[in-house]
Amino acid sequence: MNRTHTCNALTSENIGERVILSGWVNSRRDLGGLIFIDLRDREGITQLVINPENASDVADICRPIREEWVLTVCGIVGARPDDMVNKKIGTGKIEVNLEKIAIENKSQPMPYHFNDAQASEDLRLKYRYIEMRKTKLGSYLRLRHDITKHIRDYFDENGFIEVETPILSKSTPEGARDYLVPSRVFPGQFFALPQAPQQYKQILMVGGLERYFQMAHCFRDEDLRADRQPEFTQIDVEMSFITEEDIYELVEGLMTSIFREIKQIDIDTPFPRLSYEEAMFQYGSDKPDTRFKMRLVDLSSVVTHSGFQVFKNAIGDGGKVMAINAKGLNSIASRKTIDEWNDIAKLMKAKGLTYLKIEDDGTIKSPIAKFLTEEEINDITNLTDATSGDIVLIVADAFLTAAQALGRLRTEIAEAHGMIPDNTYNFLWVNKFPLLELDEEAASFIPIHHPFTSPVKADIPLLETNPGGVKAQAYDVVLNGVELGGGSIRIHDAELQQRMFEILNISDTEINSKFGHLLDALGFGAPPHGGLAIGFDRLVMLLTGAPSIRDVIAFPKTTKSSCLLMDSPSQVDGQQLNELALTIQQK
RNA sequence: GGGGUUGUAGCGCAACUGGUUAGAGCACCACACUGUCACUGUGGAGGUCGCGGGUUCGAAUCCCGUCAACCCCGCCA
Repeated sequence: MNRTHTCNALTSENIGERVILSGWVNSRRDLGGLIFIDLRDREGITQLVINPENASDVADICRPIREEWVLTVCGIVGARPDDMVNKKIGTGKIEVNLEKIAIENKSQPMPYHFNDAQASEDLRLKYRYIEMRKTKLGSYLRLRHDITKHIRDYFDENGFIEVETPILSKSTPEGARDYLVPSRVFPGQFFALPQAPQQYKQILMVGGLERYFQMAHCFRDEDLRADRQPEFTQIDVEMSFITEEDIYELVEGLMTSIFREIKQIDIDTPFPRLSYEEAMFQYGSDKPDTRFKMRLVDLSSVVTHSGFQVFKNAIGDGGKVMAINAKGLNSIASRKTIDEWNDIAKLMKAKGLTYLKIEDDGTIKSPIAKFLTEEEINDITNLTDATSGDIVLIVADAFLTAAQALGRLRTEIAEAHGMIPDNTYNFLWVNKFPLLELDEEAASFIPIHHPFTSPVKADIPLLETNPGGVKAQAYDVVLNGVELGGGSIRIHDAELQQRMFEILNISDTEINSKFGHLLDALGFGAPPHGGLAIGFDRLVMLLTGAPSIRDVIAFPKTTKSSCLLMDSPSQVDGQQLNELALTIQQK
């Protein structure tokens, strides 16, 4: 028997037809005489009725059937009595009176109750096939497919060519830890799985493809988070003969069309832009959530000569006194709550947090009030726009420390107190990043983005005099406080690229062995080019509202990078190790 | 590498201050039931209290270690 309809297809118009359905037993209600079975496939649910008076042989077969058994059934579509219509399902007006039934497969009792949203994630990961059969996961995977298809169409329509780049690649210094694959043919040598197809896509530009994209699988052997998996998918893009503006336009077009198609939401373009410096000053983050205000305020100028030593010293040491105004939260700012906020500030390496409460009657309460003049207090409340019922949180520290502590507090407080509007999607470009940062341990510069990022043209001479002051032609696209993706205009001049490696303190030998191929390629007529990569799993996570990217990946790994379904990683036998010339060191 | 939360029946949970035979619900098994739709009712079975050690007359409960899942810091060009 081959099915004639899905379990969501039948309506009153089919009444009287003989149909064949296949699916899983969603639930079974045996009334002794009458038996009802809800049959489910990926499209929906249809109620089956077995009446022993009409079909006693079918009823006998049905008695032992349990949840999740797999059936193919044949019967006549009938109308339900008016008062028996089930409004919860699309097929609620009809039912199928069974004439024939085939049990395709039995099932063990379910290991957990999937109606139960509380079931532990261990079980959901181990029994991933059950999870995708009955819960949101199945619909998320379908949505993920829809988005993938839409992306491929978008790039195709814009003249892009999808190229697959190797998974067995080469380990290069810098960046994340590599996953390594031993070579059998070259004992003691290794492939690395790509952290990103970065060099390949630049080389595709040298190859004259001009517009490349790929749904690229990437691997990074670093510790996990709710939004980080060891393997993940990027929408990887590279273009020749373009400027930053072309990238902005391309991504804005992609995002608006995805949101229109998938969510029926119109996103405003162009996306607002903030420089890295503005983002840090206003939000204390390089990926600010702009769905709510509570911006950072620099109080340094009004407390430079403060009697409060902590402020004075912080500024004297070249730091800043920064604040946020938690509007209207004075009433909930108990001792305990302020302690929790203080812990968050310390978590972000700040030495501590102080505050200024504006009581309902307008009086100021603050542990540091006695150190401040009336004028200083007035300046603080004016700058932070603080009025009755507000509490101003203040951190004095090195600028970046103070800003990041308040930036973190800002999002924690907003989340905890419902200050973030639902169904709002705030895109943002963050650009003008510094090119390099000083690695204190190694006492040398390391790239903020990656070593192929082009400096802003005007800053190139600064490379020789003040490398830390050079700005990069790099940009991140941020959505609701999540770093969705980022990219840059690349260096396409071999000499400049060589000089960049030298500034990064990479030895000539290493430049040759690790990057010789790239320098070669740049030397054979590399066009100016640039691109970006967008975290596809994160995008789907935000589009579904899922709390973790695990929820939008078919077979995700745990926070220790193991797979509970396959029980990987696992040991291999000695023969395999021998072939690869590997021995295992006991730790 | 570090901090935190959690771990008791197949599942989600309870078990007071360390004290009788670790409980009820869902699922499972059996029986009954012709309009249910998370069917209902009656009965039954089901436990390495994550694992190992310690304290104690006595440990699910206290202590030490360890494992696993999750969240965060570091890390993630």
